[in-house]
Amino acid sequence: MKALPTPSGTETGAVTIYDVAARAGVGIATVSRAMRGSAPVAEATRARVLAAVEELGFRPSHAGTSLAARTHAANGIVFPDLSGPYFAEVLLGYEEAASRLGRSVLVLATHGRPDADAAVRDLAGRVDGLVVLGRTVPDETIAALGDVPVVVVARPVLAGVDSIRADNLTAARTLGEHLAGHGVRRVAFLGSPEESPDVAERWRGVRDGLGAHGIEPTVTPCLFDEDSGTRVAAGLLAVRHRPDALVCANDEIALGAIVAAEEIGLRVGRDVAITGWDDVMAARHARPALTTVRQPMRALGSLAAEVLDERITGDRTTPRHELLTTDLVVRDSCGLHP
Amino acid sequence: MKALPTPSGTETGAVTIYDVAARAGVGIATVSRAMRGSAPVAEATRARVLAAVEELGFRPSHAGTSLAARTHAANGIVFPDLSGPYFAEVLLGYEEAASRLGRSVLVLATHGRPDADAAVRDLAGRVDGLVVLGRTVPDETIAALGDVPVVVVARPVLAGVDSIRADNLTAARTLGEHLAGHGVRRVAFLGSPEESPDVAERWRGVRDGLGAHGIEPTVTPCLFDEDSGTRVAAGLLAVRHRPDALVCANDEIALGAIVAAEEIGLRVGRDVAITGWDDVMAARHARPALTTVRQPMRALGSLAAEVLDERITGDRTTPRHELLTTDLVVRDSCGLHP
DNA sequence: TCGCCACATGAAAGCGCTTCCTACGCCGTC
DNA sequence: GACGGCGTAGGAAGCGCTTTCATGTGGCGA
Repeated sequence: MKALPTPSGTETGAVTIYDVAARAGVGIATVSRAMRGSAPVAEATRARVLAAVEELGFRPSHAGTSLAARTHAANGIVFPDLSGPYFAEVLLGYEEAASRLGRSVLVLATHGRPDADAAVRDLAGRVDGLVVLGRTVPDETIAALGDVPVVVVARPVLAGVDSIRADNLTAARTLGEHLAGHGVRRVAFLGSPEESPDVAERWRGVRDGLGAHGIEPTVTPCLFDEDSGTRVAAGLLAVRHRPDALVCANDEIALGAIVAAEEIGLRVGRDVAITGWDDVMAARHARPALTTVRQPMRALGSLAAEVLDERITGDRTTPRHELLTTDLVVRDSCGLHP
Repeated sequence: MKALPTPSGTETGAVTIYDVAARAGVGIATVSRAMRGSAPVAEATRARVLAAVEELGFRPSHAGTSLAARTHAANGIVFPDLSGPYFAEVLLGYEEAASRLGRSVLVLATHGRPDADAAVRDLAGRVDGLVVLGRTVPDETIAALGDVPVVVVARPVLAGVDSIRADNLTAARTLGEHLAGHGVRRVAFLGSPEESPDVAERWRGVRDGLGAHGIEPTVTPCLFDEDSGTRVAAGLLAVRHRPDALVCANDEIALGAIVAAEEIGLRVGRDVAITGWDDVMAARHARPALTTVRQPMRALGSLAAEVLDERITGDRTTPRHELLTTDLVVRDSCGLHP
């Protein structure tokens, strides 16, 4: 609104490449070349052009550029949801890496909205490539994106599509065996495996790990938030032969479960073991501190950006599949240490 | 890579408005009108066009559209950083509201990078409006954005620019008075007021509230993460006449401070009061639970998107300044309740 | 001294869309 | 029966940029 924007003074709209060309006394092609370095320009001319750019405060219009150059210099990322530390961290890593690679980031949270499909397709139309997390849209939608490079994160491998995942299976097995070592007998898994491929893997791993010790866990569906954790755990713990271990699909559920256990007078880590997944900040501050599994969330995001970039630049044409390691973090909520 | 993308089969690139026009046997102008409803089109023609659109899987190119219509259908949001629950929640609210309003969201984290200025200007060139959080870029940068609508969040009011803030001052005063009621005498504020306008307000409010009871707090600079909180608090608590209350600029610092206090055998809530700000998840799970101030983070984000939209659509031309209320959440870390 | 070549540059053709302006039917009316 | 008006649709001109193609200039070798 102030007079600041256009040093030239009178202009209303933005300054275009024509203004710069006129000012520098050259053609628009030369301005373009001087700025992008796409072809040689005499040193004196380049200096003149850059001076004009500076004086006029010229910023090339992105719409014009992407139309002509058929590129967007932007990446997309699709989340099922944006709440919780997990997604924030992944986004953080992604944004950091993408902007280091000179790309803007467009975020989209499908959040269970019915038109998620259309939203993703729309997004695909304004980026050079995109990352899709977990169960946001069906495989068909991804396949139908056509020639826009896609990297899936925390989702099963899809033919021809790059993927990046954390190794849920191994850590889950280790967790199951660790719990068996604590002498638990009746184990309940809280979470909905069918809601997320990641959770399905965790469930499978835990079952394997416990199964090796003759323990057969049960699964109880549960939304991935604290309140649901409290509610579901309360129901589970209220019965006569209650479980002596609650393996939760994420930390939020586990933290909620701890509340439920304490409410009915159970000592977490003694009367009942409770474990989470993700190692969010609250996990280590809770008392008893939560036994959980740490996954490299930020690395998941930054690696996704890098893998995607290879596709966009065409540096690589064969699919790449990465499996990042996770760590079991043993604290007090799973039982007293020997 | 598969044959899925273009039902027409042979096409390599994307299908354009010309393809649709040819298929429907109309001109491109009619296709545009039929799709956007910008002018009346005979019902039969419209049906024919829409059928062609459907069959060809036509998606208008965003670059073409924004170039011709001089609009981007996208909003930007600039964060100083993306870590921590605060920003994630704000983004969540923003994305939700923006996409409800039919706009994509571009995120940018300046993260102390030296070219933040250029990055913000670049961002401004690809959106219809943007939100700037806290101390990411100087006022001049915002002013120089010219005619791109801007809404600042958690930042002092700027002439002619819409703003949305949480009421730090009132809650901070209340917090100061509450602590005074607990009988504290030596109060240290942990955080760097000069780093963030929000924090400066919190510091001012706390000082006011305590000052009313004859207590003069001191301020100790501190980065806004747990480790810094632990380190700074450890230093503060190690001296002979240690503070009996640590007022922390955010929950991360406070949680870190609790660790430091417990490490040297102090009982938080008895020997030393510790308070935070934000009410993150870990605050209520920590033991003792953290006394803190809850701010409507998600509302901050969604309101920003709405206020921005009013500017973009031109529904409003006078600045709007919103101050959202915050709540003191008293738990155990600030002292035993009478 | 003449001719050729490399280099630097400008003109112009799009990129895919929106929209103004014009043209064409068809209807109702005098 | 001819004319004006309205509803509908097409042509074409941009939007701001990149890039191809053609042109002009100077320098060099012969």
